[in-house]
Amino acid sequence: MPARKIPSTSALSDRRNRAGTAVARAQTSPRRAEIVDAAVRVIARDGLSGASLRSIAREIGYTTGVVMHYFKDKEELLVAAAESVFGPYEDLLAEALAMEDSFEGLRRTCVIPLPVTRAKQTIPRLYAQAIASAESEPAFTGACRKRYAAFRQGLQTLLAKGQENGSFKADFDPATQCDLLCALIDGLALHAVSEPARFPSARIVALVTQELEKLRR
Amino acid sequence: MPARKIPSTSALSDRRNRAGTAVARAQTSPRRAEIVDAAVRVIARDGLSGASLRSIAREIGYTTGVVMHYFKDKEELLVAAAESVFGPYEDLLAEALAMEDSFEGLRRTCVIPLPVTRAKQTIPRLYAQAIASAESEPAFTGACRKRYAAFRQGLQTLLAKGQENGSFKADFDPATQCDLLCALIDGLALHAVSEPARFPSARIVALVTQELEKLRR
DNA sequence: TCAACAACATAACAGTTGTTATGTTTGTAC
DNA sequence: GTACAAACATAACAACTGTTATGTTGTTGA
Repeated sequence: MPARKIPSTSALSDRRNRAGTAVARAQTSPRRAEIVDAAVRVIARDGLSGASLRSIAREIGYTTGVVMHYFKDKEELLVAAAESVFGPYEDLLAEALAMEDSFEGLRRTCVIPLPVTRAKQTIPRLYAQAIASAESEPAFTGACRKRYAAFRQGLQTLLAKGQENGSFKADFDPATQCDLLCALIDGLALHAVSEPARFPSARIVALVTQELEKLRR
Repeated sequence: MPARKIPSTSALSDRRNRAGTAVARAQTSPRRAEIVDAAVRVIARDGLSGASLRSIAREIGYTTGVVMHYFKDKEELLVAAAESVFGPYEDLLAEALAMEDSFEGLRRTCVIPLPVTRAKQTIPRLYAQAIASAESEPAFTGACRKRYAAFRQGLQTLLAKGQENGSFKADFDPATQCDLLCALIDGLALHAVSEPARFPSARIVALVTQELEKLRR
């Protein structure tokens, strides 16, 4: 007998979803969030190929019935999982973008995607699944890409702003340098999760910081 | 009535495989190579999740019977596919390592993994599948990693050698710089296959070359 | 000529997958 | 108290997976 959830106000019970055929589940619900968290854990641990509806449900002691109750299909769950991982870091990004010290803002921005803690390994792990499953799970990949594009856009404006206020050297193109930095950060993050022994968090941060120093005036 | 293969000398027909239970198939055979090529194509196009024995066999108009005739299981086929993709570039690597012009050797080495042609997109595509399926297909991932380690090792000795003969600056650590370059190259290669429009081959090469120039004395 | 074997096809197996349909239980509004 | 809907479980579906077993057919070696 699993603990049942109190429907509380049930204010959203009469909403219709975009397709218009089935009732929409509450987009925010403790149980729904629990399922999304379980999906993220399973994907990060076993990869997308190990993330079946049954294994995700088993992760929190439920069955596929619950999952299909809160999500109309697996695609919707995967997209929710991607957004739950990448979403929270948009606040950090906005915070870093608003800093007056351009270099410190740049440094904080570049550290965001790095797996400097065990928990943050989730980011590059999900990202690796996303780029590998572009054909089989386009919605999941699209959700990850969308969030990543925001990061890259922020990085580029940060580089341009730093050049304008004289914090950075003027001998580089912001767009070009942004792509270089993104490639470096992504590559390092992926290497760090596949060879954690060679890339302790202190070293990852040091490597990136060392590269950023070269942009300083 | 499919064209049958002439067994030619059949010199290897009495060899036993490592397990010792079943007869070993000819490790080199036109049909076997055909199957490996088909596997590579399917993996690069549809990802590992789309690469079933049936879809690989269908790629060349055969059935799973042929595949199981030449490979004892799927794992063996995937490893053969990985080696068939990364293996040929070890000659290029050795060639670049033996050059007298250290910078040109470094440049050629760094270009090896880049998807500068449509055919070379296979490399980062396979690589992406490898890092994403470390848990579900460890043998495939291991084969890719092994080849990649050789590339990185070559790059590092190339950097050290260039420093010794005065071609490169002396203000960097070869091991550190090697990891930085590998991360940059991998990141760029992965970005290039997922956003080909933003990364035409000329630009990828320019970006990498630009970074290499900074190491020059 | 004939036995053996390589090179395939075919069929079936047990397991897993996403999805649907159909429960059963529980809390709540009236 | 009773109707109703939310929150689950259960079971079944068709499709797909890797693997095995059993063909069939052609070629070769003696």
